[in-house]
Amino acid sequence: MAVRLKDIARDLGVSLITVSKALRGRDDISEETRQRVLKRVAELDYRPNMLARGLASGKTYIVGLIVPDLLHPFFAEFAKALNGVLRHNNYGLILASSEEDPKIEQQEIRTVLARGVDALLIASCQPTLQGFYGVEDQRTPFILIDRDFPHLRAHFVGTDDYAAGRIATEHLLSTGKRKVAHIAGPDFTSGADRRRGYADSLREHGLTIRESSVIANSRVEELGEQVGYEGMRQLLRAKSRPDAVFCYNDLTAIGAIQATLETGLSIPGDIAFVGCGNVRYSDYLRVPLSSIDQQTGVLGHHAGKLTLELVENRTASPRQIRVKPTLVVRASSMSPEKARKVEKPSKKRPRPQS
Amino acid sequence: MAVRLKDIARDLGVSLITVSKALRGRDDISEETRQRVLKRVAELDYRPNMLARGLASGKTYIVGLIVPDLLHPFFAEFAKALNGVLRHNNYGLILASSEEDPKIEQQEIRTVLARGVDALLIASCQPTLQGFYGVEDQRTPFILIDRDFPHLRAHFVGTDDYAAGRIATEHLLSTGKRKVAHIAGPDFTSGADRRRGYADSLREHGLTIRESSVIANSRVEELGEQVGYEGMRQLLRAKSRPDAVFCYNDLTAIGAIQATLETGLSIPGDIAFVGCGNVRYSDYLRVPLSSIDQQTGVLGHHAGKLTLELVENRTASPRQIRVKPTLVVRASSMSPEKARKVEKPSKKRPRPQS
DNA sequence: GAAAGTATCGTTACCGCTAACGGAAAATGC
DNA sequence: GCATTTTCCGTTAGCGGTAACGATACTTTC
Repeated sequence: MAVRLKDIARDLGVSLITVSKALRGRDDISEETRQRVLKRVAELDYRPNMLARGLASGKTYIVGLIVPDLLHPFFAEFAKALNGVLRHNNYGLILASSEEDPKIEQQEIRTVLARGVDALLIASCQPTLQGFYGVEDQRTPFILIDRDFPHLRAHFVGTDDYAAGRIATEHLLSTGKRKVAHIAGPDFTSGADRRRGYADSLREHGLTIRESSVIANSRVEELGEQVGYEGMRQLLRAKSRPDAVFCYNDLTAIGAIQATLETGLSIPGDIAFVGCGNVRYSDYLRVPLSSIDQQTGVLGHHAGKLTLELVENRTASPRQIRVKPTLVVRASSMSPEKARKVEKPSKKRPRPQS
Repeated sequence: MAVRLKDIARDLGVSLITVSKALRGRDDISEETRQRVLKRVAELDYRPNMLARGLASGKTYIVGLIVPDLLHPFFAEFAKALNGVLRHNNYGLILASSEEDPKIEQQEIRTVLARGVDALLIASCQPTLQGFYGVEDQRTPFILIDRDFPHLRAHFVGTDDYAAGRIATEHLLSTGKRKVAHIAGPDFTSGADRRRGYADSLREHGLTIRESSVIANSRVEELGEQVGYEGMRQLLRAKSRPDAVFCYNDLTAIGAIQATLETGLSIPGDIAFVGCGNVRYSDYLRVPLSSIDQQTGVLGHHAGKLTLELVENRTASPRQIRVKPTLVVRASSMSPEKARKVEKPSKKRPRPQS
């Protein structure tokens, strides 16, 4: 059996509550007793039972994180960075995956709340915000991650997806391309915002957006390559072939590039590509992929900080944190001459240090 | 405030304990009262407070997972599969990362245990098993993941790394290569076993292993490409250049391939490569990478099942589960003629369905 | 030197739930 | 018909902590 407060109290001939106070740094304890307690605590390697503490105090020092897919590099990296911040502040992380299923997500939200987490972070896959009944009235603070619900006045931490769309499109236009297509993502804010950024950029350059040059998809995350592949084939069949494509994420871009190469076209000469996510392997792909880096580590860091802020002193006003993404140019959108000048491509990828 | 047992009891005019029993499916409750209870429970959307339940019963329905790096696809996929099994059995997962630091790992083990997990899964980065004092005497069952400690009589779930080494090497030899080098991994069992498998295979074929053809490394996980790159350059400088290389993991292989291509050598003609891990992007690399698939999803599944078994009825005898890896051949070790016959390479990668 | 403050430690009650046992009414045995 | 078992529900006593308030002894104040 683990050692309890009671044991230490008995050993020292003081009351249980004295030990408890000494441990929690209360000031109505003499420095001498505190030292005696701490000494014994160290000897016995005592750790307070967090269940009991949580039950009694209402604070568990656990936060919950619900993501649609742990395997996705974005969420993995986010979770890692978040966990780093939490660990340094003695908070634990309980993780749940919704598998992109709104039903499961709701279920998980309930079970995680039942565990008394101090805060809840959700990268939601709810199509509407109906599913959030039951989270709102709970007084546990919660933060939306990556995917926002505009009409839900909640805390949010995510990429500035509108900027992502603009940056990618502006870049493609800057290389002289004019017929920029878009293989779009799902209808969450992330997908919609990137698409808006894309559309606005084109419009500002006086370019019209053909209906046929935007491919809409729903499930881009799991079967990204296939979606990109099919989408690209569709674009290639069109009368007016695009000379550049902004893809919702890197996996779609990979599929799209595959489809393009199969037709014998050259990249980026005939068609240039920009993805989003900046996956670790971007440099080593058949065609090194230009990509929007979402600064996922920074995101996780911010989310962690905000979480701590919320659990410490419940901030009332909703905070919206949108991290500006950056562009990493590689061969898929770079002229060969320019590409030759770049020597250490791996250096270009900012790796987050938690 | 959330609904409590007490509230339901009051509403129904029964005692608190009756409600508790009805909910937990005890048989000393009439079917009629049980239905009344369940009805009210549904109406109020009651969820038992897991902290209180855990404190009172000693069972939290949480298991802890400690990994060296969440960002690593292996651990991400493992965690995902594990979480799937747990979720279906109403268990939660609390996640901790050791960042490949033995100190942090020990710290995390203690904090996770203090949270009263029902079981603990650890992919340890302890150099020796000294660090396990404190886990053993705890009566919380624990399972080692991926990295074993031969002298610690513990439960283990991981890849059959020896087989991985053999399969990779045998494959390279079967393509006619004779001077097979190895860029090895860290000194955990995973790295050591793959190396043994490699060595044994060569020996059985009557081939001698030159000292210089095995590159030893320590930190392969984070900076895999660099390690592979440097290691390969070392191999290329040797008097007798290898004609095949088995790399500890895919990232090292990617770096090694990079170094090889820079010297103008062809792959797999001059030098063939096999990695390990079968990352998602293997098909789309500059040179599609042959790789050992560790069946990570299956691993996570087994780990989940074993965990449930342990928390249900504490199995005494240590169980050792080693999953046989499979080989996925791609261009990096396949003759071009053969390669041309393969049409849908993405189909070859068995993706786990949790 | 009594009132008032201060430092230090303890008592009581409870957080929400469960284990273990207790007890009364109904069903059963002979 | 009475003892015995079964069925069903409740009481008591915690799990290991914390909050809030008391209760001492020791100083300080004027």
